[in-house]
Amino acid sequence: MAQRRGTLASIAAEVGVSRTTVSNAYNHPDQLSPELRERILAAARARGYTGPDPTARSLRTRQAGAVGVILTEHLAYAFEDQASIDFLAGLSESSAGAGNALTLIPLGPSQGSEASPLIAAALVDAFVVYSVPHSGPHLDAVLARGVPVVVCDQPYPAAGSGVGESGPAYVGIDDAVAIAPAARALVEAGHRRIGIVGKRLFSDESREGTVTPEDVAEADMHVQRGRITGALKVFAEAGIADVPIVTRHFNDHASAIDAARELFALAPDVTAVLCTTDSMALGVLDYCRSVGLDVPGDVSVTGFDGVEQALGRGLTTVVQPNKRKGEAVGRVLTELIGEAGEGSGSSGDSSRTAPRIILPTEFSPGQTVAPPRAR
Amino acid sequence: MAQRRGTLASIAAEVGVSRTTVSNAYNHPDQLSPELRERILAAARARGYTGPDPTARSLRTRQAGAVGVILTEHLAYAFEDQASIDFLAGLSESSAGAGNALTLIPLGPSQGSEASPLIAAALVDAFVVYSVPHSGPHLDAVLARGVPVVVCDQPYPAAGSGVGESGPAYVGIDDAVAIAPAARALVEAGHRRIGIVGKRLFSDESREGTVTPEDVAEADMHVQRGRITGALKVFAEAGIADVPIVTRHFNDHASAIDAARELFALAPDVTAVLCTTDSMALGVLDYCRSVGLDVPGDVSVTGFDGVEQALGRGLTTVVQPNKRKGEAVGRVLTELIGEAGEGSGSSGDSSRTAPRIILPTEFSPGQTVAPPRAR
DNA sequence: CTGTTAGCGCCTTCAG
DNA sequence: CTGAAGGCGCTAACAG
Repeated sequence: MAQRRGTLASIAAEVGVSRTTVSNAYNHPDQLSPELRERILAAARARGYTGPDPTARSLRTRQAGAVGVILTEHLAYAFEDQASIDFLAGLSESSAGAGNALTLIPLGPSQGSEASPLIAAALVDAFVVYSVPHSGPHLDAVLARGVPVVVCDQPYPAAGSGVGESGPAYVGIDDAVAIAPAARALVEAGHRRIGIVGKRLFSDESREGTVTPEDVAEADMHVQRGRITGALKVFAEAGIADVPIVTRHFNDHASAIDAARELFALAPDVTAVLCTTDSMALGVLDYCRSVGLDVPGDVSVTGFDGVEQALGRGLTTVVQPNKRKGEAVGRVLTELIGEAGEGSGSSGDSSRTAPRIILPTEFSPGQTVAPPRAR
Repeated sequence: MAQRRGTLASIAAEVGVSRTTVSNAYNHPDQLSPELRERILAAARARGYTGPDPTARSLRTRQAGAVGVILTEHLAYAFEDQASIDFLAGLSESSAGAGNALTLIPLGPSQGSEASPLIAAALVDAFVVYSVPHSGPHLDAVLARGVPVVVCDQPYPAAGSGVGESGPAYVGIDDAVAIAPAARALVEAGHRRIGIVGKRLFSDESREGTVTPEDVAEADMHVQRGRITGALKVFAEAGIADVPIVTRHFNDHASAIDAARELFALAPDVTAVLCTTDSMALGVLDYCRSVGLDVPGDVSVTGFDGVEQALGRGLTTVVQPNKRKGEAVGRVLTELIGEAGEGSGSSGDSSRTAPRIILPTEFSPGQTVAPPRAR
């Protein structure tokens, strides 16, 4: 803070009234005569006093008027990813409606297992945790704050995430169910030899490249794990086993092309590639083009996410409602804040079962799946 | 806040030490024996105490660890505009480096001349005002907070914006200079009959459509005004007067097409259209195609901003450094916060001249400008 | 290493 | 419509 002249008390002394009256001049204008109010405001102006200190008020009223948002290791990355941008748009809309600001909390360059000190220091009434890798130090730090928390996407609810009674509230999609239509499209088109290309399954650097179903079962990146297990389940039900799975740490174009190369080297006979993200799928598309494979003539490809570019290229994919996720999170948040605000010590248990909101997704048929043909 | 068990004092009593010691256990671990510290932390854990209350600490230390960001009327809009997204990416990066969170402050649905109460209530150490229309109630409310302020893009510095000594710090580009290469490209290609299509010049609903140079001179949307005056200056120096100017309130595709239609109806003989934004230019391009005008064969078109799509389509335009603006704002901010933090009452004048940072822009020649030919 | 002493600036009963 | 009093929970000296 800068050079604020005076305080409520000093203005009160100046004008010759009590602190309460000055406070009322700002917060309850109907509690004093207009003329006295004007006299007070004038004195304040003269002294350079610009109204009650927000921090002191916040200490007294026990609310900050803001919700904290935990995004990625590198905050700037969140602004390069269309999904998180859409999420933020939805969240900002619904929290603005409730009169809350949005405090974006940078996690700093992932210093091992230490939670960011900014989490403990954030002046907020609640937290949103958006797609944070495993239940690591950050989530614990958030939970330790003792304010309402809503987790979006990741980590999944059940997985030993909560420290408290029933864990934090959750908003997300059912990845395993959501990806099924894409997997089914492949199966129904007649493919029997299918490969999977995905983003990393483990938050640490380990196990990049070809992974086994056992690896998948142990993965701590729940979203990716859910998508792959969902697809494998569909394949298994169709009697398709032995599905090669290739992953890459980053979800970018170059990684995707590289992963595609690895997959086709590993299993040259695959006639279809199911990808766990659209970015990966777009890379696979480009790899196929570069080696002269026609899509969907020679190879079928599916994605996941529903990013604009993928839809534009006619990718067969699953569209997920990122903006609506943000809106849903905002709604849950304001509800939770409301509860926490009032019920400070009335009847018994303050925390009912935390809400779990699973949003629907939509399969987009596209034009990148067709029956296999011999090559 | 929720059900936090206990306070520093209660833990201190529990363990049988002073509050300071407990405080030190959290904030200055090197100030007490590891074993005592562990004893304190254990007691805290048992009681469900999760560390010092951030608000109380903030009141005491007089810092919030966050900077407020004022974006648009409708916060969600900021996440649909690539320029502001890039700006936020840059800003988040540099403020994260300084250990500050970013508090995005929604302005609510522009309720006339009332400043958002969230501005007065925000728990922040400084403010960023990003491209806010005229010097309206919001900027005044921000300035009234008495904390460091950095304005980006708009409102322009000189224009009676500041209430204080030398006004707030400023980061932006010189729009009039920046657009000159685009205007010059048109002139040098031989065009004599040029129209301008731009986004709105007035923050209120007034004067949409065809505007006069007098209107331009009075406009309170400084950025747009700067671009148009810069272009007009180049044209005037080339002896080109009587330049038709058409504006639209919104910067979207439909508005641009509509504006193009109006321009060509008004001045069917124009051989070139200078646009003040890429979005407008893209719309003009599409309008031309729809009526069978070849670009740049029949009509030359220029834009401004350097959005990806425009660059992709080969538009002749000016690229401005949005992300770098954010980084620059962040740097100025941390500097300002530092100064405000220490110098609370030493030598004379606390505020030197506020920094003014004007970033360079880059002309992108593209392929949408060519010599005119008779139609 | 530990404790004592002073507030940071405000809001909210509760009486008048 | 106004005033008095009691903390909200913490930290920053400074002395032991």
